[in-house]
Amino acid sequence: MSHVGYRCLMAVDRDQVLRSAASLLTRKAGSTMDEVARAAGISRATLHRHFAGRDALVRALEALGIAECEAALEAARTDEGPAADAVRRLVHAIEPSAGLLAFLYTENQLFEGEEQNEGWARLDAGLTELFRRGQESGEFRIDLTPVWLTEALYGLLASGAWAVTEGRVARNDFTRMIVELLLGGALRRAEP
Amino acid sequence: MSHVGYRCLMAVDRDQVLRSAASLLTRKAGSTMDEVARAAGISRATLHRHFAGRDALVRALEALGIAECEAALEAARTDEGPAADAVRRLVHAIEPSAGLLAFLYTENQLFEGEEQNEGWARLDAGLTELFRRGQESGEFRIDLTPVWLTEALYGLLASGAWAVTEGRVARNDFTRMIVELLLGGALRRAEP
DNA sequence: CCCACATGAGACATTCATGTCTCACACCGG
DNA sequence: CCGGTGTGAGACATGAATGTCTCATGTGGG
Repeated sequence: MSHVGYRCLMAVDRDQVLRSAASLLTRKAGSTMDEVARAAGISRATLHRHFAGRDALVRALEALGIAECEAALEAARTDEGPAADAVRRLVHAIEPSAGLLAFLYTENQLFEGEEQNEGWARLDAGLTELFRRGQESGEFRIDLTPVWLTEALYGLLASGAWAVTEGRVARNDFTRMIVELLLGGALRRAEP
Repeated sequence: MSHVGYRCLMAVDRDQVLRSAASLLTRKAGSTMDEVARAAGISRATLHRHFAGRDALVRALEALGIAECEAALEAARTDEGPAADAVRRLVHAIEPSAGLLAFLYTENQLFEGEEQNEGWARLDAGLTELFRRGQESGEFRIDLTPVWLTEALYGLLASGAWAVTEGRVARNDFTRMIVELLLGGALRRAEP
C-alpha cells in the first residue's frame, strides 16, 4: 500500500511511457491515445491511469521537453567561456531532445491558451542572455537581436530534427549543421 | 446557367475565401470549418459548396502556398547574378507567403500520407539548385549541404513568421533578419 | 493459501467536428 | 411580376477520439 510498493509493482514506469509517447508523437504527431498506449506496450486504460487525458499527456511532454532543455542549458554552462563555444555545447546537449522539441513546436495547442508554461519563458531568457553576452563580448554581431537569434535557434532545431527523421540530413551532422549555420552563416568566410 | 454567370453571381469569390482561410489558419491552426466560414463572412454551407471538406480546404491552401512560392522563386530570378543577392530577392518575394508557409509547415497531415504534392519537390529542387550554384561560384561554403540550407531556410521562414505574429520581431525586419542570419550567421565578421 | 493490486480487454456514453440535407429568403434578369 | 439561383440558418446523421466504467486475470507478498 506504500508508495514505494506501488511504484515498484508498475510494469512500466510512468517515465518510460512518457519517453515512448515522445518518441511516437515525434514521428507521428497526430497519434491516438490508443496508438500511444500500444507503442508503450500498455493498454489504453493503463495509459489513462498515468495521464488523465490527451491534454495531460501533452502537458507532461511539454514539461519533459522544458526540463530536458533546461538541463541542457545547465550542462552547457552557457555563462562560461566564449559564447560561440557555449552555443556549440548547448546545441550538442539539446540534440537528444530536438525531436521532442520539434513536436512541441508544432503543437500549437500549447500556445493558443492564454496561460502558457513559464518554463518556456525561462528558457527564452537563458538563450537570449547567451546571445546578449556574445554581443557584449564582441563575438556576435549586434544587428541581429538576441530574441531573433533565440527564435531562429528554435526553428533550426526543429527543421534539423525534421530533416534528420526524413533522412535528408545525416544524424551525425545535426549539431554541426545547426551550429555552423547559426554562427557562421552560408557565406564563405574571407579567410580563417 | 453558364459558368460565367455562375461565378459572377457568387457574393464571395472562391479565392477570397481561400485568402481569408489562410489568414485565419495562419493565426489559429486548429480553427473549425465554422470559424473559417465566419472569418470569410459566409456560412458553413457555402464554404462546403466551395471546398468539399476540411481536407480539400487544406489541400487548396497547400496548392496556394506552393503556387505563391513558385511565383516568388520565379520573380526572384534565382538563376541570375550573385547567389547571395538571389537569396535576398527570394526571401523578400516569399515574405508575404511566409505565414501560410508556416501553417503548412506544421500541418503534418500533408506529409503523413504516402502521396505528397509534387510541388514541394519542385520547390525543393529550385532552392537546392540556388544554393548549389552559390557553392559552385565560391560564394557559399561547401561544408553545409544545399539540402540542409533549403531545410534551414524553410525553418527560418516559419520561425520568422511566427516571431512576427507574436510581436517578438518587427514586421519590417523579417527579410533582413532571415537573410542576414542565413547568409552571414551570428558571428561578427572580421572586417567588411 | 489468500489477499491486494495493477493490469488488459472491452463495453459504453460523450463530445465535437464534420458532412449532408432541407427550407425559406433575398436578389437579379426576363 | 415571376422564376431561377445562390445563400444563410438550422436540423440531422455520422464518425472518430476520448473519457469512464466494469470485470476477469495474473502476480507478488504476507
